Amino acid sequence: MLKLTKKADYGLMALKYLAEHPEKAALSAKDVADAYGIPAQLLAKILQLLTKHGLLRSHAGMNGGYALARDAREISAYEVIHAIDGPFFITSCTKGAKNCDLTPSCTIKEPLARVNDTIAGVLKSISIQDLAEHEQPAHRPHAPQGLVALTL
Amino acid sequence: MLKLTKKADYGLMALKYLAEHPEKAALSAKDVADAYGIPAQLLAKILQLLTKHGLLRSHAGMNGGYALARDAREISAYEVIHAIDGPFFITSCTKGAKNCDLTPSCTIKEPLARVNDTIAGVLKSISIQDLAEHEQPAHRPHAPQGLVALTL
DNA sequence: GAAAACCCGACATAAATGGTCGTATACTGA
DNA sequence: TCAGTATACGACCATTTATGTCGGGTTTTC
Repeated sequence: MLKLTKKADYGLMALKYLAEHPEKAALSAKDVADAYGIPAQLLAKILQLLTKHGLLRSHAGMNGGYALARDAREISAYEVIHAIDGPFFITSCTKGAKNCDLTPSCTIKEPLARVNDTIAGVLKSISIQDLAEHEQPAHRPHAPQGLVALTL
Repeated sequence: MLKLTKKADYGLMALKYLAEHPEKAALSAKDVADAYGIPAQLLAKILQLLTKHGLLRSHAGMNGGYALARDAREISAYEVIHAIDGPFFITSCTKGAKNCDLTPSCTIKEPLARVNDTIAGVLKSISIQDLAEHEQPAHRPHAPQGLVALTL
């Protein structure tokens, strides 16, 4: 159904939350989980994943927790999703692997691979910062920096 | 993981196959299934779904089978996927339903809804015809008719 | 050294997906 | 009119994937 997993959702929400509280040096997994009513242990694992992928910095001990490893503007939704759910492909069989077993099936994949690239491009153009300031008006005033053109 | 289900894949493949054989008045589910090595009964159900949604026309009896209800150019990948997998949303909680239960969660969904629209737009711009003529060179000669511009 | 945190693998449960079976119904042509 | 071909549809099962939990271990601070 082409939807994000809850884990990815949680991850994005957590990063957004961190971006919204820059005054705190670090927030614990529990803090964030409580703020959103997310299962704490599950979120913990997700944050650990994000840490391993270099999107977060962790610190143990009292008053420890997690903080963004980079500026919120420099972390894309794509990175988050990729870190949590792994590489995604819109088609089940993509070149690279030895899928599409015997049958000469999937003559479909080629055009859809471009769709895939497009989606990836869009997600890369969205930063955590964008998520944090979600009250922005529908019309962007200055420049279409996030503009993506695709010809398929 | 943001990927198409096999059913949707099968559906697209089948429509593509039908588009490639306009000389036949109709092809049976079995014909298509055999051509690609897809489980016949499963494909049958998929084609029935597509028929119910008006993308195919079916005909029982000998020499019966399925045929495109419209020109291959007039059927979008979006319609196919939508018919098979139902409406998709990139976020688990989307406005409309009473999701996002109690918690004030998902402040995420608003920006991602635009991603969703983008993806839908791209899929709508791809026709079965496009899939059928997948041997097209990478560079489109005349005009960017399938161009989609998005500013997020 | 106790408390607060992160770290991590194993497990349990739940839901979606993929696929099968059986049967009913519709159409065709000999 | 009957046999064969095909769609239509619902129920069911198997497998995988997603979600969530548990328990023990390590780091850091006070």
